[in-house]
Amino acid sequence: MEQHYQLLRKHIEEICVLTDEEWDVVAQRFTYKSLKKHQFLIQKDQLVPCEYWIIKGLTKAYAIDSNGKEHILQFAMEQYWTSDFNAFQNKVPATIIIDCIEDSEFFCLKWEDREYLCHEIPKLNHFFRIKSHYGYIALQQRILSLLTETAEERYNNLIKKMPKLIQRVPKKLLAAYLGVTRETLSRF
Amino acid sequence: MEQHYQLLRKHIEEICVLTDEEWDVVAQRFTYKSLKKHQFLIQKDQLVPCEYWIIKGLTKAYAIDSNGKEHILQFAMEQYWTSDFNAFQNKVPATIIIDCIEDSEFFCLKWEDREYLCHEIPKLNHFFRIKSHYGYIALQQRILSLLTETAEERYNNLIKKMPKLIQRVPKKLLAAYLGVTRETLSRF
DNA sequence: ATTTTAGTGTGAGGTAGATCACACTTTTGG
DNA sequence: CCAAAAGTGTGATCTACCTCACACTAAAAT
Repeated sequence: MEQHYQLLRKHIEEICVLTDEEWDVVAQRFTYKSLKKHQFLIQKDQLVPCEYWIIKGLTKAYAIDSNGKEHILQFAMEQYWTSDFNAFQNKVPATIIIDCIEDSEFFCLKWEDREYLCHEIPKLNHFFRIKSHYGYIALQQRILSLLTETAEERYNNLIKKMPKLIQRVPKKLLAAYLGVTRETLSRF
Repeated sequence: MEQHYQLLRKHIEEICVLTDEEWDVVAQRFTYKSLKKHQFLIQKDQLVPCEYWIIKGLTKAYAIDSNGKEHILQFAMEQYWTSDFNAFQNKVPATIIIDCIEDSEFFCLKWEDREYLCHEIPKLNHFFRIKSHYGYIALQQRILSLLTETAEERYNNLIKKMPKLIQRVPKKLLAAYLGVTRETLSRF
């Protein structure tokens, strides 16, 4: 477990270096959680108390449309943050679902604890601001890719950009992320 | 001009209330800029020194694909922030273009000044963190809408969600935002 | 005031990708 | 170890949306 905490510290310190005292305050606020493949991290219509940092494993965040089809918003693996950020931030019931593609372990941070840390440790406020900003930029890129590229181009770019992910995710889920059917993807 | 500053203060104070002293420090860091319709706020391949808060007017942020077609990432009007946030944050040349759909006025905030304010005034750090977070959530919604809805549904939802915007933007630009051709949009 | 230029509507035909159906393989769980 | 479930490939057909073409209107520009 201690080495998991060290990983999280390292992750945060890629953006801002903490003193040992600061780190102690931070580490105290995270709790550990472990789930098996297929178990839910977040279920629809439930409140979302935490955001989650992935120690190990792989999750998908998705919505189900009126025809029962799954559309994937995010794959998250080691060192990624995931949650229904809207539900988490605004304390409303979840509109997206997150479950585990592999057995997974998480560090969980409650909303109150995040706000406490941001308030007490300016560096953490900075950290989350920068993280949010990078997240925003990544989503902009994804929107542009949905607007400008064909499904096949999106698939090829995903392979280039996240080769490790491709190995771990069944193609039918990649299709649900790229916005095509699995049949179409299999013809590329 | 003074009333423009008051608007900006009010905008910031929707998230965190400032003392008069804090506001003085903040206001000093913004500069004023005005552009006519069709003029560029950000041009491709140029460095992006600022992010922009719109006092008055309307802009579009877009990319041009290999076929010369325009794809719109964001419309921004009064009280919105706009920039090529990737270029701005990482000090790399712009990959998107922003120009004015109407005559527009801006408050400009340089990267160094934003970091200065975030560092000196924790409330501003908080403000930008929350803003980024909301931005992230809005883009997630847009991705879901691109993945799950037909073009016609996206159009109808846009009309519901931003009726004021529709009045001010030619339909061919709405089409470029929704990811359809103007011909298809005109048949809905 | 009149000539460009930008915006819009609509027909005809083409295409990327969806849908449905079935066969086959791999993984999972008891 | 075997049955059930999940994942994958491929053919046949269908459709939402694209492309190209042209006509008309509204708004800028000189």
